[in-house]
Amino acid sequence: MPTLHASPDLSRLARIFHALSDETRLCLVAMLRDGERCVCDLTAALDAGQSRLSFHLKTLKDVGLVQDRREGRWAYYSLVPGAFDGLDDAITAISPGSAIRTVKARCC
Amino acid sequence: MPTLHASPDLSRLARIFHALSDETRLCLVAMLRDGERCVCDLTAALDAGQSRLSFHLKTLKDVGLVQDRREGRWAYYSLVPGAFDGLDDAITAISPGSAIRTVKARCC
DNA sequence: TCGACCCATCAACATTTCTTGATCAAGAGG
DNA sequence: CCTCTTGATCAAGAAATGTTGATGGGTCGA
Repeated sequence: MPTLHASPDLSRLARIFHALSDETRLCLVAMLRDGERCVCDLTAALDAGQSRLSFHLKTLKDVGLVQDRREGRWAYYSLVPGAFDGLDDAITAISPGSAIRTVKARCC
Repeated sequence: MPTLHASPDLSRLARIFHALSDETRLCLVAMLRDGERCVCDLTAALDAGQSRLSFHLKTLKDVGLVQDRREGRWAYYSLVPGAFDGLDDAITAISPGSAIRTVKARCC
């Protein structure tokens, strides 16, 4: 079982969760789940300003959840395949595991 | 396999991720994983102002990740047992699943 | 070469979130 | 009662985040 402190860093984990803490970005991730998309597709689908999506895509990219690929004048974004696996483990690590201790700690 | 749109709401998911997007709050969750703790324990362990922790605990409580129990003048906090399960599913739902479509969408 | 197009980046502003110190309510005990 | 303790809440300020419109760079077709 993965332990919390074996994870790279609480700070890194926090930054990943932050990237997922916005509804627009979750929509983006949801769309990208169907495969690679160019920015213009995403802006059309979400009816959002181009500059706004660019900002959110950068946020997702900065924490390594999505990647981009330039082709001509288009930029195609896609999910980074392994990126969510570690996240899954992290969730497991912070969940009240099956080996939950029912210790009622004495206070103060 | 859970689907993204079957999940309660993207907005709710975003709020849960937001609750986990802070290092202090992740520390709290990590500590609570060992069992129930009173606030004074947590403030001592994290060396944080009482008002600050109260704020972060409320943030976690508001999205249903932790719960509190009053006993005399103490407040004991603990993780909500099932709260992380749905989160696990949500991650799975937004991950590039095993059935990933390698569709290269035509652009624009 | 020119203009249209896609997209990143920037500056300015609005909004949200976090921190700090003060105050307040309630329980415990003298 | 009175006082001390725990912890929630509030107000004010600081900091981070998101939004919008403008600008600029690279690519493509005419």
